[in-house]
Amino acid sequence: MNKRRFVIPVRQRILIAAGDLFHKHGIRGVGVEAIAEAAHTNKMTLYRHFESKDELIAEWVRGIVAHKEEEWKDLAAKHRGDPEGQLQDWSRRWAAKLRAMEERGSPLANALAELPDPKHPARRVMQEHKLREYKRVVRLCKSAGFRDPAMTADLFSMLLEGAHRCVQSVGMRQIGEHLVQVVDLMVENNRQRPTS
Amino acid sequence: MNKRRFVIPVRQRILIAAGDLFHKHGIRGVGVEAIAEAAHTNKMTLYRHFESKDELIAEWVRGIVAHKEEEWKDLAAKHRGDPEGQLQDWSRRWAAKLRAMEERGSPLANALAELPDPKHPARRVMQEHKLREYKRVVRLCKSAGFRDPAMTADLFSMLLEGAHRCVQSVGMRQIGEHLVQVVDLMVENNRQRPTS
DNA sequence: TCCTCATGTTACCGAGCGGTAACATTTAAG
DNA sequence: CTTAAATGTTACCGCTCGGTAACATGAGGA
Repeated sequence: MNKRRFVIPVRQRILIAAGDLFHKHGIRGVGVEAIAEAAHTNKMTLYRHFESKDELIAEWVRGIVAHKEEEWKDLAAKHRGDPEGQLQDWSRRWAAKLRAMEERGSPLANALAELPDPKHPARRVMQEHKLREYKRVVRLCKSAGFRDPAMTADLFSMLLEGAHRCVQSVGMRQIGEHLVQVVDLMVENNRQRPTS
Repeated sequence: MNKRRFVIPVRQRILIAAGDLFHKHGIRGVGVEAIAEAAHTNKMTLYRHFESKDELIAEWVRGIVAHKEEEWKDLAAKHRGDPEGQLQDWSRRWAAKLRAMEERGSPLANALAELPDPKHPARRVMQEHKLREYKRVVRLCKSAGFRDPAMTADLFSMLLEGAHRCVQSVGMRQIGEHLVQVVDLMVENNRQRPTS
């Protein structure tokens, strides 16, 4: 059916190329023609797989979100019944990824900044994902038995989201290590009894 | 010299209108024509005051940065010789501004996402400002006598930057209050002696 | 009054954008 | 080999964009 000159099917190649260019030059800074070229195909084929550029963007975002949520499941499977362990491992994984964010930050954060229209198809996807993620953290904090789980969850969220931005604006330095340290401290202090 | 039909001079009107539209619709989502119109003038006059759209963007960013740094000076004057007080007051001011960030986030963060070109005139301005701000926090943490001031400073930075993003993606909730609480806790725990 | 200078007005340019039509080519399955 | 479907190719459309030229208008200072 397909040309078999490429191992990866067209649709996927387009998504990969689009993601790459979106992240490098910004969503609005990349034209569909450039995407098609980078995917070793052409504009027409692109529009046979995606009904518009906005839909392509949305599909790209869906991919990122799906990947992230899969990682959450991995985390849950690896530390079953150990919410503290999940949070700690989570911080370590993020810290490891920080270097890649140094240049252009988080794709999702950038997409949110570049798509001001609340009715954009990609917005719903991101909004819902962030909410799920937040609720997940709240649930973890609750089942870990933290006092004031609402605050602890907010703290976790702020730390994680903030880490990207700090890395992007003032460079790596030791932010990764400090992030891990702080999360470990939080878990430690909350595991025992109230310190404050 | 000028037409006196407007109280505010043209150049300033343009900057205000541009900032408003940039923040609402994104930098790349706004054309110079729309800016001129919103400023009750026209494209030609805009280009007599700013040599290009990129320079207008840079000038807008300079304004934001200048305003922020002035606020830092206010803070220093208000809590002279009291670095903890500065940090605490800082968190309170940010918390108060969070609601305004709920819809579109921080203008500077968005600008960073929308201007991938490292050579863009506005990038230097932001980069240098973020670095100054970071060093300022480090200095405050040191003069407050915090143990491990490098880590504490990173923690402050992550919290503040992260607060914007959390508010934007999952809504206000109590993030403002939680931010203030955490900063107060940090100051309290560090003021006395090591708790962990 | 006249002169100057900032501003307004209109029209235009070249380039790039997202998106489509029509047709040619390749590929794999029967 | 034939056929149907996916892909490639080219040319095009309408629109918007950043930016400029030329000229008109207006207001204040001398």
